[in-house]
Amino acid sequence: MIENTDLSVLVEPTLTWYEANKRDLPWRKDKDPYHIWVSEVMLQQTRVEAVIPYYERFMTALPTIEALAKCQEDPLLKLWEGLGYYNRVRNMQKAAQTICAEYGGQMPQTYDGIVALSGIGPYTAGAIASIAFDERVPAVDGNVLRILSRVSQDDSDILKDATKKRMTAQLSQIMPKEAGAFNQALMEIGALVCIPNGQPKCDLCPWQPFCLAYKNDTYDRLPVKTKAKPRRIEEKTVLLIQDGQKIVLRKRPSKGLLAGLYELPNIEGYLTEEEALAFVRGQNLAPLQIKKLPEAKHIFSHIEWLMQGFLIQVADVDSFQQDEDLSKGPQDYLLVDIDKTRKEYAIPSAFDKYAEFIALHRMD
DNA sequence: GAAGCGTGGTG
DNA sequence: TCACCAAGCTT
Repeated sequence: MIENTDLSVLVEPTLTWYEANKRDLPWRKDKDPYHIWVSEVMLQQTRVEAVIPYYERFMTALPTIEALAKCQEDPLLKLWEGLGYYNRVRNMQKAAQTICAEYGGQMPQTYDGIVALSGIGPYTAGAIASIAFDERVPAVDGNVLRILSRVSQDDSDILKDATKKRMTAQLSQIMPKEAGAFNQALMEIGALVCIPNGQPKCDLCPWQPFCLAYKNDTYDRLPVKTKAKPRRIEEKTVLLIQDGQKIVLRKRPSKGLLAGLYELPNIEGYLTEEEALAFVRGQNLAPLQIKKLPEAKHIFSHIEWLMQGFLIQVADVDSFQQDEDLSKGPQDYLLVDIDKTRKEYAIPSAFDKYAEFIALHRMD
């Protein structure tokens, strides 16, 4: 690790480079703290290109903090469907409700006030405070950690809190009055020049004269990150239970993986056809026909689902709805019109392979 | 400090 | 095909 690297020489070249090279992104049209906030939360662990259409749609549907605070959970999750890390949007709504209750609907204007809100940590608070209010605080994300570790050839593990704290402290000392532009410039250099995958574009980099990783050709070993531990594997059997008009969905629990989203009923393990039929009969339904569906795999950050599926036609799926035991059970089942399923319910992409079959195998 | 929490792109 | 990666936060 390199001590006392003087970063102050980087400030002017960085700001100059940013003014000439910054991208024209939807959330850079103004400095409305709500706009900055929503974009920053969406961008957590998520690529810019993926975020753009979600951001546009979200702002159209929920143009103000108050609208976000008052939105029902299902439509809120639908707006977030496919972005992942769904607690982000739940926490954001909680924070919006706090802002309405305690700050008159206006985002608090200091780092300390902002970081106290639900779902907002050191990075996001720094980004909002600096970009919207020009408070002189750093916003240290993965881009910033990468470019700092390279420019100073620092092999500290950037995932460790101690490393983040040290780099945050270094940046605090050189933070110019244009804090918002400077923080965004650091991230923009990381996103466009000092890229994480592949060859960094050192010829375009405003830091090249100062960069130790460039000088010593060590960029490909930096930054240092601890390896993720291997994913656990889970085997599942997914069931498409439907008659001509409706299909059985299930609302996931309010905590844990994919909390609050809707899914196709699924059971741990690989069931035989007989076991799958027994499961369906156990739900007071009369199966008429069963067909094996293709296997599928879905990779989460920490789990891998290996799935097999069955399409099961049942007689009069409405009898299912009338069974009171089902509503008392641990699982929250519901019947959904086939044509509305994917349009109105937030269903995780893990089920995409099977959701494709929902409309294709009607018996009418 | 470590684990839990999604998804899609990339070499 | 697969490991790695992307503007992290919460518990």
